Amino acid sequence: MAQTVLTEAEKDSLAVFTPRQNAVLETALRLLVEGGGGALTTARIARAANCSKESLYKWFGDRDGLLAAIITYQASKVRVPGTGPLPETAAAFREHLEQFASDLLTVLSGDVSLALNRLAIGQASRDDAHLGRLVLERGRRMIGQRAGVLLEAGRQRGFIRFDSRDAAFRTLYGLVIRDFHVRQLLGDTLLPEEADISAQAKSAIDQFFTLYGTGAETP
Amino acid sequence: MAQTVLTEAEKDSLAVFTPRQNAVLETALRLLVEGGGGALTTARIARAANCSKESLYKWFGDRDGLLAAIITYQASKVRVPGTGPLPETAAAFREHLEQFASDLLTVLSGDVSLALNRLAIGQASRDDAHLGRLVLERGRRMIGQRAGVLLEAGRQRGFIRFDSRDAAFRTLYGLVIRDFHVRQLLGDTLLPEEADISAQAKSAIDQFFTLYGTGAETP
DNA sequence: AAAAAGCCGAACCGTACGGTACGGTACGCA
DNA sequence: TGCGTACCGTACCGTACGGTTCGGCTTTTT
Repeated sequence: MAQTVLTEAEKDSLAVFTPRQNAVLETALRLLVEGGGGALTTARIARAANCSKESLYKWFGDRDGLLAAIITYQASKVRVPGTGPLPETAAAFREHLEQFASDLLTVLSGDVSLALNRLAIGQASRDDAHLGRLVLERGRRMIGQRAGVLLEAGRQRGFIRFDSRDAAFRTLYGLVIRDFHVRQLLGDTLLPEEADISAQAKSAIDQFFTLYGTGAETP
Repeated sequence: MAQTVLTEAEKDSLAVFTPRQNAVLETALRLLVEGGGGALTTARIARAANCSKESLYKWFGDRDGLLAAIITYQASKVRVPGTGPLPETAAAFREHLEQFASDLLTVLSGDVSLALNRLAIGQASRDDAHLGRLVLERGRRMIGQRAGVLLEAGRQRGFIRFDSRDAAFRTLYGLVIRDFHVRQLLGDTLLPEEADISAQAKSAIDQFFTLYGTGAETP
């Protein structure tokens, strides 16, 4: 048997479930988005995915295992975008930050993200918040990773200045997201101005540079 | 029958439910905090509150009405603190803002707030997000009201400058809360530095003044 | 005092869910 | 050809929940 070398990301995205199981999880995800957490019963999943409940329990153990598998599957689908060449100019760095903010707003307001977060939050009081920790771990990894690399690159090139990268990231997150996420989780409808994600991103990055800029970023 | 004059706030806080109903709702709130949304069944509430299910349905209609009543009851308990005399000096204004930020962090990380938000978010996909809108309306009113008065006072006295009071408030909210709220909703444990609420509040207000200050607030 | 109303505790009903068991079928393999 | 394995579809079971009904007790009203 040939031993192939896989990165961790590839192991995560390919080797966790069989294709058939992935198809079932995809169907479950669609059910979740369409009907909310209440629609995610084992019988409905089995019917919609053309599989048997027996197989569900054989593959995923119990309902909690199935929910965890759904989260893991969704995380394996999302690739971190735009981690390509790091910006070398101030303008490019600002552009990267705006793109990051825009991507973050887009992802968090997506149907799938909202449905999964609602599911995990709704069950956070049971199970020692098992699903919640899973969402945080899987969702935060790519966000924090990409933001960390970006912020560090900006600092080393003198575009921004900060003491704690973690604190700088949390400020960036707050400026970008504000109460956007929680309000959408609660089902609120957005203001017209909030629907313009790129404008929101640009405004937030402007404020971020006011707080953390060195002056080298405004020509 | 003597006609007494009540303010809207007094009507909200006193005249909505009878004392007996308030006691039942208080018990339901305790059950919710202790056991999460799943523990909030009609049978359990009736048993814990020493009342009958028949009374629950007579008073609140159905389960959704009961949940809505719990949210309304909790909102009626929370009084807006510190809306007393408006600050006349820059130092007092900064102090007021820090107190507001500290109160906001304290309230949002409280057991009751987290439990109610989890409940509303978990059901946001059903009922046209009825509970979610109720939480937003009842919870946002006092926060936005207090912050709006404070920001407007600061602007009129020249301590801060902004075009849109709404945008300024959302920025303030983002700087103070960051991902604090969502992470706690998901069951995350806070970092040691995040547990120091007053330090978090002070740091956030410093950043807020950097963005919106006029220079008149730093002597 | 009698009637009415409000309420409690418990029993009850229909439904829906999580989880299991069973018969039947397609496929890989010796 | 026969056997094992994996799977599907369905039926089934126990439980729990939302909601209703009923008998009996207490308080209020007339």
